[in-house]
Amino acid sequence: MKRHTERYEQLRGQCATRGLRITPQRDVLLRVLSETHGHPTADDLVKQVRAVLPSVSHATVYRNVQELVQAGLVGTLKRGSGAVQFEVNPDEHHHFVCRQCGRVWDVYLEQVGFRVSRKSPLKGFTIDRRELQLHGLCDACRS
Amino acid sequence: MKRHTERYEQLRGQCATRGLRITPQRDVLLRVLSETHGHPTADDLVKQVRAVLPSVSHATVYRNVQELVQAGLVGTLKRGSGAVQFEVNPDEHHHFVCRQCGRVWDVYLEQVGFRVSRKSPLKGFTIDRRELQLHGLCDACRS
DNA sequence: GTACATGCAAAAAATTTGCAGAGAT
DNA sequence: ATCTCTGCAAATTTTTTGCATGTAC
Repeated sequence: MKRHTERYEQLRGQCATRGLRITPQRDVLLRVLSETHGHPTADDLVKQVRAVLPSVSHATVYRNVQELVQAGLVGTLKRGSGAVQFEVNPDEHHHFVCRQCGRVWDVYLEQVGFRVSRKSPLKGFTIDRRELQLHGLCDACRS
Repeated sequence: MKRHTERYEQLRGQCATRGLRITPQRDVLLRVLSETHGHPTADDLVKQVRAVLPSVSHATVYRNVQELVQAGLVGTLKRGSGAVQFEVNPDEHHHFVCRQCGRVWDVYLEQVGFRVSRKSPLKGFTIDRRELQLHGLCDACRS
């Protein structure tokens, strides 16, 4: 089975579990998300959904993505300025952000480790995810 | 000399170096930035500057902070939703983000290490900063 | 049938821009 | 004198909300 089909089934299943109805609009959104690579903005998603269902409204997409984010099925990224971008890659990964063009790449890192210094106020906190952001210049911006 | 006074001098010096004039508005903004802990939004900064100079406009603060960001004197922070927040802490540090309340804490980590997997497309990229974001629940949200 | 979802339109929030006049160097 | 900076107001962009209608379950 194709990668994105699995992902689509997974998203659909999670929606069902959470009592979210599978409407045509939501279904198309799930398909789009499962087939998307990269970090689309809400508006990107609206456009992609409209390619299939031209009548969908912004509000619907915004509301639906928001629910998926709250359900933890999709993540959010924020670039320095502009619109929120969504993280649709379900694999564990990290990010490289170009300080020039602002584009974001998914990067796969191993052995991410650290030690908390005594200065840090994390008493009573639970850490369930760690994400490393690398900042620098991408190859296009270097040349 | 107090910590924030040093920081203020540093910001002021960097502005001078970059040919940015020290106007009353910019001066107050630099003072506010040097005395601020945490991660203010542009609007927070407008309010703080207005406490001293009630007539400053949004545009002025937005434009000035933008310049400071471009100059690398202030950083931006990406939170899930809402306004962009600024990073005014000049020390090397990392962040903890509460997935419930969304608040951000500065954390000090040591020995942050990683190894790039062969999957990652970083050929020709320069990495000049690495920031680890820890995600989880803060103590207030856990109880 | 009943809750939840959608579209529309309008509002709210966040940020950017044009321009004339003021002010720093 | 010059060239930057500011305030104002309006425009843009991004996101949210209220409400009547529609529809998945």
